[in-house]
Amino acid sequence: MSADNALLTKAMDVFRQKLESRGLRKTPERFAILREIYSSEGHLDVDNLYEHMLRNDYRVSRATVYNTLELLVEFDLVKKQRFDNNLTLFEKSLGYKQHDHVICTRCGAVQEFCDPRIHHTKAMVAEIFGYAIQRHSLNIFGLCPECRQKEKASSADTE
Amino acid sequence: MSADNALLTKAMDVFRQKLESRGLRKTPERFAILREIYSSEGHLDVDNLYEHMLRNDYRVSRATVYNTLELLVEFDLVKKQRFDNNLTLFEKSLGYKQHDHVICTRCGAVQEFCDPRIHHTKAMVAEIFGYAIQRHSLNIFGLCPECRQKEKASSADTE
DNA sequence: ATCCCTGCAAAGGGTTTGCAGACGC
DNA sequence: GCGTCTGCAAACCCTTTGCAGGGAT
Repeated sequence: MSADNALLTKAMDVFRQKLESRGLRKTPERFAILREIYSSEGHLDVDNLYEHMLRNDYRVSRATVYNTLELLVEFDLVKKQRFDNNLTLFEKSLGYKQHDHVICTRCGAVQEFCDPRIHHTKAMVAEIFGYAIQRHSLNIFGLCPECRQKEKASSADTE
Repeated sequence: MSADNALLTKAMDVFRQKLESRGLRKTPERFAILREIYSSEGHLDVDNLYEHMLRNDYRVSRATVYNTLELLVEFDLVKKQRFDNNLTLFEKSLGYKQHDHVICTRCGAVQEFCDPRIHHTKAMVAEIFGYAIQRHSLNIFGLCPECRQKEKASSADTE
């Protein structure tokens, strides 16, 4: 927990700096949203975030949530992820090394992994197409171990 | 063009078979939508598709377009792609080898590339997490050569 | 005191749904 | 003829926008 608090503190410092350098206001709502994200594990959608805040500590409007998230993504404090399910998810990104996602198409579970090979692919693309690469998004879809079991069980039922 | 027609013919055969095996109806609308997709190059969104069909040959409702696309994706005749820009795109997939996408974040251009390394990554994930991998989606974002030039030019302007 | 930011509620855009009539089987 | 599919329009959901009041600077 203390490590997380340190991370949150650092994130707040960065946020403060970036806001200042852009001449934007340091409002309590903005920091409350940052805190909420850095106190959560894993991925949040806008609704989760909004509800958590309602329950826990702060009342903000959805408009402000959207507005702030946009800033946080721009400042590289939060990553925006769009999987397949029409859902947009956010996760804290400060201090986290780059990673990609494995998603279970049955239960929606999300896990993270890291494969350095992707860098070679990006370098290759940069070379071949002359792109200035900015970032990538790699998602692998499949059935998690638990859901594989369930699939097996239910297909056995129908036989 | 004749190669494309052959592809379309094959796609229609597959579609016919799959529909039959599932006890679904072979309606003219469904085949018209398949034809439209296989007659287009690159990526289409639902609106493009709908407008093309209006102009070219067939009047279908949007509901039917959505309904049919869902089937086509399920039957592996069409691939659904979701990049970052809130847009869902579709492309024909029969006879096309697996490929991924490079997207220009400035002009929206999309190019395709193929890197076998991704298979190793998928195998690794399957092994480590015990997933039964179904598919993946890899998108690389950056500036295309033309937009790199323009960026340079416009930043020179402001100096 | 300024004017940027927030909250609210309404608008927007893409997708889904419910129902009646049409048509593949 | 039966039961599914289509078309239409309304409903939906998430996100954005416009405006007036409030708070950071």
